[in-house]
Amino acid sequence: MPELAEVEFYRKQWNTGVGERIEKVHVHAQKRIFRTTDALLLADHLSGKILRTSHAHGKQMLFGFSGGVWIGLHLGMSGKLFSTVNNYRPAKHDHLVLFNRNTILAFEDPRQFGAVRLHLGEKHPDWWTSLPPQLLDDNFDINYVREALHRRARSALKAILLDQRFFPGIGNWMADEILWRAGLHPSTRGGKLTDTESLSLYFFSKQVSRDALDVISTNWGTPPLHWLFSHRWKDGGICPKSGKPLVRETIGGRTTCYSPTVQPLL
DNA sequence: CAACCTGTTCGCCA
DNA sequence: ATGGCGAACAGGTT
Repeated sequence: MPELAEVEFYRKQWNTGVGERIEKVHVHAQKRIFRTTDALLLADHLSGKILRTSHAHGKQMLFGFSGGVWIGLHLGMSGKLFSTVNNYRPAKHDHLVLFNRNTILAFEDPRQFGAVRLHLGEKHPDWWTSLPPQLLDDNFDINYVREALHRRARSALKAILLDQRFFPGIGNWMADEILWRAGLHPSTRGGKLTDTESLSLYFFSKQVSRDALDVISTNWGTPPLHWLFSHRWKDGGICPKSGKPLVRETIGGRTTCYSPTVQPLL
C-alpha cells in the first residue's frame, strides 16, 4: 500500500516507542527484508537502545536510536508498522519486532518487498542525506519539475512520476491522481509538455501530496468521492469530472487509470 | 484456479 | 552508454 502519506501514517505508529528502552528484539533473520543487512547484527545493536527520532522522506523512513544506531525502513508493497501491547506474540509476517517495557513496535511484511538497513554513526547515513527534495519542500519547484521532464523527455509521464529519483513518495495511485487533476494523458512524453502543462504537473503534484497527507497520514480517512482515487479500481468506474467511463491500461509498466476525455493524448 | 496487486531491481535489448 | 521494457521477487486477495 504505502506511498507518501501511508508511509507517514506508518511512521507515526512507532511514536509510542519514542523514549522507550528496547528490552528484546525479535527477527525473522532469513526473510528477504534483511537481504542487504545482517539481521542478527542489527538485533544485537538495537538491544538496550532507546528510540529517539523518526523521519519519513518519500517512501523511506529513518529511525534514530541512542548510541548512534540508525534503522532505515522501506515498506515495499505490503509492509506495515504497528504498535501494540507488550505480551503480543509475533505473527508469521512480523519480521522485526522491538519489545519495550509496555509496548512493542513491529514491522510486518507478507510479500517481503520491503527492506531494513542498519547504520552506525553519529550522523545520518549518506543514503539518507542524499535523497532528492521532498515534494512539499521549497526546493521542489517548477524548475525542478522542468528539469525532470527534460531529463526524461522520451518517457511517459506516468513513468516519470513513479521515478523516485525525481518524485520521491509518488506511487501508483498518486501518479494517476496527479495526471487526472492536471488533465494530462499518462502516455504523454515528458518532452512534449508546454510551460503551462509543466506548471500544472508541478502544481497538482504538490496538491495531491498535501491532500493525501491531510486525509491519510493522521487517521487514515477515506478519500473524498471527487478524487479519482475513489473510482479507479472499480470495474466500470465513472470519471467524477466527465461522467464517462474510466479506462485502465498498462502504462509505464503499471496498471494505470485515466479519463480519456479529461486527459487527451498530446 | 488464474489473475491481479499503492514497489523496486535486474538483465536484455534498442 | 542510456534508457525502456518485462520478469522476478512472495504471498494475499478476488
